[in-house]
Amino acid sequence: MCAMTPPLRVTAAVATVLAAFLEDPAADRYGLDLMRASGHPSGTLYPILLRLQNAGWVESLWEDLDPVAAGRPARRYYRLTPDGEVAARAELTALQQRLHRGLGGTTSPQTA
Amino acid sequence: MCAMTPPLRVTAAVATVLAAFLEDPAADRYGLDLMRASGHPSGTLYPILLRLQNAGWVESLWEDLDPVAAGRPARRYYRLTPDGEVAARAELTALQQRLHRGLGGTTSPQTA
DNA sequence: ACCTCCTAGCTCGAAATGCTACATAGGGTC
DNA sequence: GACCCTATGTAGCATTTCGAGCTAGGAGGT
Repeated sequence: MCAMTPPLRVTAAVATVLAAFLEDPAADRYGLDLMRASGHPSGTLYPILLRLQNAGWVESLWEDLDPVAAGRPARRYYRLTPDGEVAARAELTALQQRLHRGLGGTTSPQTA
Repeated sequence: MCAMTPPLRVTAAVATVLAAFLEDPAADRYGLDLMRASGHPSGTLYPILLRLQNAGWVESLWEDLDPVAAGRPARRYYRLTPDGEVAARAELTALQQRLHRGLGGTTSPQTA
């Protein structure tokens, strides 16, 4: 197995895409769907999806659909690989904990 | 004044620096200290501190110290401004909630 | 005397990342 | 034909990241 973790930088943008995937790891997602869920424009999202695929975290397959009959273009579905799901969860948890330290306990001068 | 929110991109790296500041908003932090707390190398951290200062989120002052007597160079202390503290907390909370959606419920395998 | 390591701050340049605008292509509406 | 909708993706520029280096003084080794 040797789940290699290639030099993939989990930046804020990448993290939100991973978070969208993890909302429902079993579900197939497609580009427009992920654009709405993550809030990124296509020019940000698609390069991220490419990197995610190169890293082996995500795999993709084309929808088997007749565009004429369906009245819309075929979608390309993206899905987390098993490795990708584990890695994504680990990275997001780590990032969140790093942020949590700042928002944790110590402070209080807020209404909450 | 009117706390303007200038085009400062709160990336993952910036967020971890802000989190380091918010760990103890009253404390003065210096470069090496923040490098260790945030995990970023100097070439990442100092440009971020510059941007944070330009945005008015952070202010800095030189330690008044005689380097010869103290046996170490003087430090430059950085501190969140009141505006910066509010903005930092808001941005970090927003980012965290965006990530939280993906990790909802499922996570638990942490020792802490 | 020289070399190396430590604290402390900061700059430089290449590469990675992000984002606006655009391109493609079919269907529906006016 | 002109325009919007779904749907995927590219091009080029600006910003961000990070390894490497630089300055400078003190401590300690050989």
